[in-house]
Amino acid sequence: MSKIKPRTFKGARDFLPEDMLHRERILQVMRDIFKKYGFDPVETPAIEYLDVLTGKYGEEADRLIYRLNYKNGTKDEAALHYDLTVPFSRMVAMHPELNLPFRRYQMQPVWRADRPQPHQGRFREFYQCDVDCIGTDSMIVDAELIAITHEILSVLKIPGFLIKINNRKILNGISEYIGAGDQFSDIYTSIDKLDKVTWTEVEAELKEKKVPSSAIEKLHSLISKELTLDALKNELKNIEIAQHGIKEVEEVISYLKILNVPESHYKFDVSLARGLDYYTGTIVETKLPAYPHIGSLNGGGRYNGLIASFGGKDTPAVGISMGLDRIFTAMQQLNLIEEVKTATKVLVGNFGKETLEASLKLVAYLRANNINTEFYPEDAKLKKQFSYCDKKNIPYMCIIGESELQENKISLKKMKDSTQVSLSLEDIAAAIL
RNA sequence: GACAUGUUAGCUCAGCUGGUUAGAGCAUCGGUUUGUGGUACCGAGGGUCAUGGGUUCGAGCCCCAUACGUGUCCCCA
Repeated sequence: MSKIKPRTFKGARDFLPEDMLHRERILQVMRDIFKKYGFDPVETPAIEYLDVLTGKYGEEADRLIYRLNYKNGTKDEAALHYDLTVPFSRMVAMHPELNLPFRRYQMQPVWRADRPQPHQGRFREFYQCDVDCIGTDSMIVDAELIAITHEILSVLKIPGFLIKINNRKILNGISEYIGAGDQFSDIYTSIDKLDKVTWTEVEAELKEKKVPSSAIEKLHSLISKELTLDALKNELKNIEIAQHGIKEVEEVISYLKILNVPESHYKFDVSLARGLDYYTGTIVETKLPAYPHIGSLNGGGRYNGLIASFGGKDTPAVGISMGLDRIFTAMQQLNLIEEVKTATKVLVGNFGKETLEASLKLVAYLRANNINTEFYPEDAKLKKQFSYCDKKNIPYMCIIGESELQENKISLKKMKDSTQVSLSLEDIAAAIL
């Protein structure tokens, strides 16, 4: 067999323990908070029929769906899921018996045939951690999802995050107001960039897209004022759809105040657009303004029509997706990741046949006391065993050699400061912190 | 998809205007110590200089092509 150069698929990564221990912790923080807010877990297959996925995300994103080269061109054509929202909506449409309102969380890898940019936290295989609630139009849920975002990022000690809030109805209203007609989405993808480029550049791009200059001017007057919600409300007073959207945002913000989400961490932002086609109301996205190159840490919104598109009942829905890989990338770049190599607390040394039984009994005792314990499996030189323990940053090493066996004691060494004590079995668990 | 930039040991890199047998640090393994790690010293293994072609007496270095990587834009988690 010819040798194959080992490599990972572009945009996909291996994770060694020093990364995985942190990733598992982040997942655990999210899981605990999701449950605390009353959400229960579900899972859907990584693979779906292609037609279940297409036509929901918009033309651009549809091209990024990973199609499997299997039964191509037949009705069995399949693809890897692109996100968790669409498969979840499909699942809901298949389960009309669900007791509404239904709250679920879901944490799984998804795949996108994108150009990876690791520095920005962008990969082809990455974890999404979704929380969604279906079956209610109440803005209380939209606010709760923002509260969840705030709580997770606070527990993870991520500084300076900003949750941007907008509403598709406002965007539709603005489009109507400036008379942009069907160029609405072109305009918004340009405006979405405003936090990175200047208005002049956006203006040039809009002209290139052949947006009428009257529309551009009207848009500029809306954007350049750094409009507050109140000002926007006044400006768009004759646009019914915009008034609906503004009222929803006001409602969400009023609940955020009651839920104690600090105002410094969220902001109404009329330039937030988001590309996915299925959003209908609230849209949110969390960024680190001090690190603009890192993509959004989460994103989401209301998608009231999606479930009905699968033939299910017309069911309102709202959700957000936390990006594990974005959060992890941000934490790495913010130096919030302390170096950890193992979860093991104790290494029990191996001194050969005579002491094997006593050593294994110690191992069993430590494990019975919930202390993560590893036994060195070979009768190697002590130097080698110590070196192994040291390199792996295991905090303690236990030794039972001939002398310890005779005295019925155990030597416990704290690796960090080289202190060593002789203890009996019953005292050993308490001595390990 | 657009633009920029890079590819020399497992990793980070040096390698002069083209000139013998391509180097260093870190990492790995072994030794100095057969019951005690980190430090120090000694030693060992590890390279088709991304691939293919061209120029030249001679190419890691110059030229062309290809592949792959990285960064920014677009879009997103």
